[in-house]
Amino acid sequence: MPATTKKSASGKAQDASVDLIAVVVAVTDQGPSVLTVGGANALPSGPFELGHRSLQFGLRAWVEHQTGHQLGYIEQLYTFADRDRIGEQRQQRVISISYLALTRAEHAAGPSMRAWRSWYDYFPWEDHRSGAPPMVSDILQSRLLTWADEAGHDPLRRERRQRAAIAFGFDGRDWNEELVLQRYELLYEAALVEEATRGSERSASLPLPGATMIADHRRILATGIARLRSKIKYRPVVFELMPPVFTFLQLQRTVEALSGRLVHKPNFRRLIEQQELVEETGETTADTVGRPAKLFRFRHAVLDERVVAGTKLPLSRA
Amino acid sequence: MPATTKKSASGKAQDASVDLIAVVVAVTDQGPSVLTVGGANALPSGPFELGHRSLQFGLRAWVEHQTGHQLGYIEQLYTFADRDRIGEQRQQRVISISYLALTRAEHAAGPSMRAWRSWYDYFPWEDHRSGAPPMVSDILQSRLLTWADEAGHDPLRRERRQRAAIAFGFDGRDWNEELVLQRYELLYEAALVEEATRGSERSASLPLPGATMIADHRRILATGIARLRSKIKYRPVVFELMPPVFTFLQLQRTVEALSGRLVHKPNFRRLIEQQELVEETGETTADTVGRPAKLFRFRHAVLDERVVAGTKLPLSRA
DNA sequence: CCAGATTATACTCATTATGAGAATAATTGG
DNA sequence: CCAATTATTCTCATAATGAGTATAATCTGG
Repeated sequence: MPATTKKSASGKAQDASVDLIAVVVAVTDQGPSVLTVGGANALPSGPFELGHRSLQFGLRAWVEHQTGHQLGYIEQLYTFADRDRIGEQRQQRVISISYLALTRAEHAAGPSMRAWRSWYDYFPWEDHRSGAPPMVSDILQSRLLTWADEAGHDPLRRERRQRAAIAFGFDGRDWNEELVLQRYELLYEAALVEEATRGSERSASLPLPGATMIADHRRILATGIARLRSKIKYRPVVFELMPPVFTFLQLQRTVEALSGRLVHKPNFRRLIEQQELVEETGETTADTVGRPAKLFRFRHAVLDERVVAGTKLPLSRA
Repeated sequence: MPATTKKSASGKAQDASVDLIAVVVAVTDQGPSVLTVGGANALPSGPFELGHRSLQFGLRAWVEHQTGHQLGYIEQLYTFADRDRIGEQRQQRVISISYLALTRAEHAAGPSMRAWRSWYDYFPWEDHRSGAPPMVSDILQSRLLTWADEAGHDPLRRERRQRAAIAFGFDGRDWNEELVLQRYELLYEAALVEEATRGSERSASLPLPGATMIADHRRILATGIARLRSKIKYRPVVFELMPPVFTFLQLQRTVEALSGRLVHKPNFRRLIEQQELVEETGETTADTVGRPAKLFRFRHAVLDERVVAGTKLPLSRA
């Protein structure tokens, strides 16, 4: 066998248990939602087992088992090694492999425990669809400033302030919706989220608004949201979240729900149209009020025809 | 403990061994290079061990141990589970976690075995700096057509042709330098690379030009190249590969080496300048011929100031 | 059946980004 | 000084983007 598998003289090669964790996203009337278990404080997950044909199959099996939900689109997010578990007999590594899954929030006939929760329940500062949420300037800004000042003097203090300003758009900077993870990490570092002080005796400041999760699940969720917010811009993945037939406005609302920002309606239309991502069904909505909207479906064929982009998010000012 | 860690009734939770694999990239006079071991047919790798503080540390340790090379910038690429190994007593899973690392190809005082190899040795069809390589239209196109025709009739045959055309830019389509992995996978599927027929008794067609690697290392390399080609466009990672001080042309050549395409010199300059990614050192080159070029260094400060893009690759024709 | 109200869809316009090429500048080697 | 060579600066046409306005097709209440 090649050099690849040889063991170093000094090291002890140690087997690890492998955990699969899923960020399952759908967009419902409650907004952008994530599939949770255990009283909405955990993501579906479970160990990778011998019976699983592959990582993806293992993940699908666990999600279905725990939530009754079948997954469609899946992509890998990140792999990390937890710190060694303490309190167990043998030192044992745990490798966690996380995935992002996109689906529609229907057919729910499974076990209990599962629930769709808006991801803004966990990250209330991430929803800028009606402008920056008050809590950003009312709470976060001052708390982060305090944290920066704790750094004493200037090399570090300035740096902390700047990081906060970039991440949260302070001092007249633009809000960048993709920095979900950086923002969470900043709040974690500043001990403004509950999980940051969990294991230690470090004093937790008064908790920030926003639901928490077990272990590092909220961090994984942040990773998933960040990935999705980035990905919708260069790959047509939104359609994984749409029903087979939809109006432009519905599509737009979905993009807005995900990105947490509003987009400019005519420009959004132009963008989708000029890429020929959708085609008319011929039908129109028989809704309540206003001019009826044409119905469209995703042109799956584009995926075969060429390398396609998503939507560049033509943004609006508040 | 939460639902996360409970085991299913039926499954056998099975520990796995974890392998770390590195795609270490530098740009030398030989062009874009990858660090190899074992006679240039393997990537540096080794098991994740108890002594390793984290996945990244484990990776660094292995690369240093096998090649004497210290790593700087690292990012995770992908995690996959090998098929169960056959011929071993117990069924054992192997999880491989691959990383992309960027460095400069200097200080090499380490063990033997290591070597920098141009990545175009492994993927000769990927270098389009002097236009499409002859082998693309001379060899690949006809072989891929043959493979498409093997599919018999039309639903599948058409699809194969189209995939090949998109990936390799046949029929007057544009070459997309980011599709490294898709191209490799297509060639693998068509059994045009040696490793595709390794385990089976399936007849290998005459091998394509291009060096091979053990196991799936060439595939991992393709993943790394693809990631890097994509990433230089939206994050200023090229500078990880540059010496502390450099000219615009050197920077340009590096970008070209990585992307496998030529860029338009004045526009490239404009792009870098307007983003203020570099600053003059005040010095100029004392080279041989022509007007001396100003020397620049990367403005590390930009990373703190704002979210920065890379370079959008202002392309040239041929 | 008409006047708002309401939503959908189509245009227009200014500004910026991008791709391409030409022009000018500073060297070296005769 | 001239030709060759590389660096650097400009110009220009075209495309992409952000923003706003105008028109179209409905419904509701009078």
